[in-house]
Amino acid sequence: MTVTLADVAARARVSPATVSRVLNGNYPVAASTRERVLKAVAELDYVLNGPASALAAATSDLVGILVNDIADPFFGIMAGAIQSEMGGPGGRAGGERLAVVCNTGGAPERELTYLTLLQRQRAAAVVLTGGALEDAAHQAAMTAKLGRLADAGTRIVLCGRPAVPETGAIALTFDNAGGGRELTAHLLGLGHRRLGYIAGPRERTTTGQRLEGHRAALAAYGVEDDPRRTVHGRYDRRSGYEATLELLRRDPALTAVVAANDSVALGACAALRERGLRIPEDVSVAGFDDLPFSIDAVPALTTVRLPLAEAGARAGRIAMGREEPPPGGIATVRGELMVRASTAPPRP
Amino acid sequence: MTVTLADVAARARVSPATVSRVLNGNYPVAASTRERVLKAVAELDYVLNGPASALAAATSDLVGILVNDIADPFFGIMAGAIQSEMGGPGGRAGGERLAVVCNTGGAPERELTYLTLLQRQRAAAVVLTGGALEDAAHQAAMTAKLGRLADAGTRIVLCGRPAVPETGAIALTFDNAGGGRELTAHLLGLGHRRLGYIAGPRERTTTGQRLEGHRAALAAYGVEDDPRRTVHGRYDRRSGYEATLELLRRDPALTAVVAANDSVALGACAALRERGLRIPEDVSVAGFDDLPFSIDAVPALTTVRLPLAEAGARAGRIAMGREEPPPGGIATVRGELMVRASTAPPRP
DNA sequence: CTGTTAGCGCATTCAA
DNA sequence: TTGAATGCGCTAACAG
Repeated sequence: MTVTLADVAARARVSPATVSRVLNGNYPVAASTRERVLKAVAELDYVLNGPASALAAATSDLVGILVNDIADPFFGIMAGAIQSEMGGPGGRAGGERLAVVCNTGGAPERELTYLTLLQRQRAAAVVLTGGALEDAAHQAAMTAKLGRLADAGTRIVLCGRPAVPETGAIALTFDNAGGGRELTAHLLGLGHRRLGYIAGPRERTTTGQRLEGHRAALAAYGVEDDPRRTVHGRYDRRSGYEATLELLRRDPALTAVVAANDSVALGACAALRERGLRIPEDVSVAGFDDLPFSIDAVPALTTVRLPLAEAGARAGRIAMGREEPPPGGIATVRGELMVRASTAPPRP
Repeated sequence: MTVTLADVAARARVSPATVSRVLNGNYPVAASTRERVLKAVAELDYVLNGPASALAAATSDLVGILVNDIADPFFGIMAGAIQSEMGGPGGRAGGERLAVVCNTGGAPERELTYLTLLQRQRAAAVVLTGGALEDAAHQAAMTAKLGRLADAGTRIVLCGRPAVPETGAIALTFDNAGGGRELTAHLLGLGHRRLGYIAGPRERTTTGQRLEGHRAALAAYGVEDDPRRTVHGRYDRRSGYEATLELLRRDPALTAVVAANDSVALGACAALRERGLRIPEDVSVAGFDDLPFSIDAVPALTTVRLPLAEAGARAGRIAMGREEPPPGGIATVRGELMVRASTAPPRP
């Protein structure tokens, strides 16, 4: 039925072993023989059987990329960058690796399920992106699972995600706290004292880190951190919309809103506008991440740019074994404050 | 070294075959036996070897999802919806399928490479999303490749992509032409006669279809289709920005801009604003797709909503064999005109 | 309901 | 540089 390596061998009048060697290219083969084999491959339209190959070699060409939300460009940009590094040398069977993106939807059990599925496929590497879950039980399960994957020879890289000790995983972590601090310091420097903060979901590490930076800045300026000025939500615009209404209810004289990310900031803008408040004349708004649409917001959004594409590309190269991991296995990626039109001094 | 099925069998004191049956669940096994096996699996921390399993069964749990640009929510939303349907019954080995997203970046050779990789993995199904390439040679190559995949038992589903005859592929196509027609008709109905059109890349089918709808509307209203009023670009905001400047250069008295999609429309808005033109008082702007950020544009964007999530979910179910394909293997998914604040009658 | 027996298609020894 | 032989870990008949 389907063409096998043996068929190719017969046609090229060599042994199956020789065909295998030609295809994998990691063994000396006479040029004339190679040509004959390649010709037979083309004529027969032969495609290597991945499972059989992986079984015999005890490794595969699969590389998994785990993302929390594939519909969010934050993850899409990173995933695209990671995937773009997957070609080139490093893989078996022609150097092409199958980089696959797995959407966990932020659900802990799906995260573990995908890791099991990738372990089952004997993935060559796994890249986990974005914030992790704070839950201790889940973190323990993840640590165990990652440890087993690593033991089985799968390379583990974390991109924009906190390091997981004792697993040998390489971590490129984002300096969320530093970015958050700078952002809030920028607003405080403009003279704002009544800042609302829209945090992400409590259970994500990213949320805590950004909030921590915000609080550090408040402390540095000697501004009291009123817990009523912080609202938790999800990382989407709807959440920003609702949270902003709630913040305004608690303090109608708010002069600035700091959002967990850019989508949330957009929702905040919508809510403020609906309440007849101008941005930034009445209320300043700041986001985080600097996704492509942020510059098109009206007014353009002040935010913290994270080098998502660069970090993703680096993670991809490390996963492919084409770049040395950072010393100690951990590198911190800093964000950059982008001051644009959505923030200004408060009204006197 | 690694735990195998035989180890589990030994520990549970049953035959390997029985373990396999328990794990795959598609065969009657006594409850007590099943329990014993499951216990052994847990104790040994056993994970099925995917390649071996796929080799023996001649099919795998892999489902491929091809997207043109993973950083674009247009694709992210569809991919997420497709993937969300992958759990549940239908798969082997516990019903979980590994749905993997492959980012082609719109490059023809990467599209074919990924299909080969998926063919190599003996993927159970492949879903191709978004516009195809107009290039005849590439289409022929794709048809051949898809035909071979189908022959090998891989189910092929096209989502938001034109049907490919003679491959047995199921197609859920978007009515881009109809949406484009409605959109332009809406502007013409408001009284606009000097419309600029920012088309996508020439080589994508989506581009041609939307443009066709635009022209049909012009014809229906007896408005001349001046080719100088159409500019081609990419599907991103930058392209919309540049194209708009070009359109204004060609006709400074333009009263409306129709964009290939929402991102392009955002870029158009930025350019218009920079030129001191108000939206919609001076110039109306319309987009396409209705991505989540479109409603947050200022003013909110008039656009054509495509039911991306619904179509993706349906494609996913069909790929899983959990929903009947549409009669004839082809279904057309219509868009819905969303009239918002970015369009208004032209100034007298 | 369960055990036995063969391969699935390939990579990799070991010889030649 | 090439061929022959072996086994990777599992599933699917076929018996019992």
